[in-house]
Formats: sequence, structure tokens, C-alpha cells
Amino acid sequence: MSEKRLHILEVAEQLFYEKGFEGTSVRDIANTASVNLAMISYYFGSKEKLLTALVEWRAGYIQGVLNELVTDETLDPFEKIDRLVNLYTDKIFNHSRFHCIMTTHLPTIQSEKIKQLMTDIKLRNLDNIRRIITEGQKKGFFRKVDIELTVASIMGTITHITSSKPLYYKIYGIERNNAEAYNKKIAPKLKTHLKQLLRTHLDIKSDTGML
Amino acid sequence: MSEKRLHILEVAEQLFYEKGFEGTSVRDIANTASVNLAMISYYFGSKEKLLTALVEWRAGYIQGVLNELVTDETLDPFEKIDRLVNLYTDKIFNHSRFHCIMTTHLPTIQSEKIKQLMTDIKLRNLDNIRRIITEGQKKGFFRKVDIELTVASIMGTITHITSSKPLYYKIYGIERNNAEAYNKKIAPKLKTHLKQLLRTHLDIKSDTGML
DNA sequence: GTTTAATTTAAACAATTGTTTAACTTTGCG
DNA sequence: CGCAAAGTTAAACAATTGTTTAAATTAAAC
Repeated sequence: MSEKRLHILEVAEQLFYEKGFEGTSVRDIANTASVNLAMISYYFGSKEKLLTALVEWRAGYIQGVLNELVTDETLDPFEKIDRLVNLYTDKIFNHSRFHCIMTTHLPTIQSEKIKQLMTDIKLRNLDNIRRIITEGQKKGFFRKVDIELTVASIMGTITHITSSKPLYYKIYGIERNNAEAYNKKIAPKLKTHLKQLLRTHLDIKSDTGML
Repeated sequence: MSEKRLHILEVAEQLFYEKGFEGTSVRDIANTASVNLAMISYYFGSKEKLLTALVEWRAGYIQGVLNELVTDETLDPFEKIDRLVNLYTDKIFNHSRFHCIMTTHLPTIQSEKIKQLMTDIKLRNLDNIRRIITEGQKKGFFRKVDIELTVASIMGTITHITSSKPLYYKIYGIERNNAEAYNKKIAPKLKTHLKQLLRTHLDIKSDTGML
């Protein structure tokens, strides 16, 4: 991938994050990236295909690491859950702009291709987590839970935290737009919370027979 | 509020939900609502003020019911949590369009006024739930948990479910855009999952000393 | 060095955007 | 009725949108 093409993708990511897909003009991207307007059509074909390229570029990232974790036979199920929490929290916090585009901007785009692309990515992620949980159940560590909704709680919690930044800036008294201070303060808390939430949720010893 | 004004708000809600704020033109709203283009400026002043009016109209809704629940002295803390889950799930499923606008479209809007409005609404909600949890802690039912993150898990899970409809359509084999079948199938599952998740999370008896 | 392909440019394209204007009709009140 | 306020309309406004064109420049290959 040419360096210029990559630079356009990075600039587009920043702008889509700040102003949304519809709210960002192609001229805006071209000016910020210091390239001629026509270069974007030249490289990507259209604004929408630029977005698709961005998603494909970033989304492949987590798949490899997640796959390794799933197939690792040296870790017990609870450890895998803990690492899963670390993996997702770090990934989402480190690429928070892209994650924000995925969760809040992409769903607003009408294109069927984009919707299909997103669904595929989510399905692959869900499947990997499902394998970790069912493995834990087979080994007798985890009890019977609704796996899809458990995944929804993991992803939903992290997403809620990253997409409600202005709220948590206020709550935790962090100065505005200081993303680094935010991550440093929230990420460890979030990891602890999720690990503890999932431990009591999954542990067969805390089964109350409600389900 | 005049009937026509209300009708414009309902139409705008539908369109903002489908295509986002930037993706919806004022002409689009006017045509769909069968009113003249200029009527929207006449009634609301601008497109952005129309959005503000929509948020203020819908957001006040849950506050009253939530307040009642918090101050109800006949319910024990676990019952309050269960009712809270029912309340939010029903509210979000019944007004899923508005909720989707709140969570996925509003954050993309640059306006400081809109951002402030959203933060205020969320703070009020957070505060009510905080009161329920601290009450349960004082009475010795709940253990020490991170309240902000617990709220994030509740809201995040529900939001994740409502905003990933296409994914769950596929998983549960529901025909596309059959929102009613979706709600009927998912809402009870979601309530059970959240109640069970929160019970083991909050119950002082399942304290593992991790926090 | 010549030629072919890839890259880059400014300009123009038609379409759509949010908002305003000024003229018109309807409504409500004395 | 008479008249002022509220409601409604079509038309025009300037600005911006995504994309295309055709000419100019650079790079690569022979």
C-alpha cells in the first residue's frame, strides 16, 4: 500500500471520528492530507470505497491475536477470559477513534456493503469468544450462561465507556480532551470491573439456578 | 405543542434514526411530513434546534418513573435492581429509534449545546442508579463495586443489543426488519441475563475479594 | 532518448444543502 | 365586517457536495 494512500486513510479516520462520515467532505480529507481533491477518487474510487478500505485495513488487526488466544492450550478458561478482557480493552482504547467509527458512525451509513462488512467482522469475533466460553463449560469451570448476551455485556461495557467520554471526563474530573489521562485512569478500572463481573457471572460455584 | 409540530418531530425522529442527522435533509423531513419546507424554520428556527426539541421532548420521559422507583421504600434492593432492568429494557426497546439516535447519531454532532444536553441527561440517570446501589450497600445486601462501571455494563449491554440488530437477526434467524419479532425474542432473554449478571455481581455473598 | 504508463493538477460538472424572502391565505378577535 | 396575527407557500439564495474531465507533470521501461 502506497505511503500516500495510507496517509489519506489515517487522515480520513481522524476526520470521520471527529465529524462523522456524512459530516466529512472529500475536500476536507484532501486538504487535511495535503493532496489534490481528485487523488481520492483516483486511489479509492469514491468516498464510500475509501471508508470500506479504512475498515478492511483496521479490522483485520485483532483477528490474529484473538485466534492465538483461543487455541492456546496452556491457559485455563478463567485466564483466557482475563486475557480476553485485556486484549479488547487495550485494542479499543489504543484505536479508540476507529472503534468509535465502527460503533457510532458506521451504523448510520445506508450502504448494504458496509453493513455486511460490519456484520461479518462481529460474527467472527463472537465466534471466537463463544469457543472460549464453551471450552470453559466443557471443562466444568463455567456454568450455563447466554453466550451471545455475555459477549454483548463485554463489548457493550467497553463501548459505553469509550463513547461516553464527555460524561466520564466530568465524573472523574479529567480536563477536557486529555485522552491520555482518561485512558490511564479508566483502562485499569475497566479491566478489573469486567474481570470481576465475568468471574462471578461464569463461575459455576456462584450458580443460583436462576437461568 | 401544536399537532403539526409534533408530527414533524415524529417524522424527524424516524428519518434521523434511518439516515442520521447529517444524512437527513430538511427537505426530506418536510416532504415526508407533508409540510412546506419553510415550516421547519418557522416552527423550530433551524435543523439543529429541531433536533434539540426532539431530545427534550423524548428524554424527560423516563425521569419520573425512575424517581418513583428510587424513593420506593417497600422494595428491597434486589427487587429494585430487577425493576430497573425491566424499566430500561422496556423503555429502550419501545423507543428504540430515539435511543439509537441518542447513542449513535447524537455523539457525531459537533454542537456544544447538544453535547451538554446529553451529558446532563446521562448524569441524572447515573445519579438515580447510584442511589439504588448505595442504598443496597448500606443495608448490607450489596458489596463494594465500581458503580459508574456497573451502570456502564447495564446501559452498554442494552445499547449493544439494540444497535447490533442486523447481527442478532442473523444469529437468531429472524427475518430482516421484523422489529417486533426481534423485541419479543430478545427482550425477555436480555432481562434474565442482566438480572442474573447483576445479582452475582452485587450480592455480598459472592464476594471473592478481588476488588 | 523516446515512449508508455502512472501520477497530479486546476477547473468544471450537476445536484443538493440549510436558510431566507416576500407574497399569499387562513384564523381569531373586537 | 375589518384587521392584525398566525400560518403557509413557491421561489430564490449562496454555499457546498461528490465526482469527472482533460491537460500537465513525473516515473519507468525499453
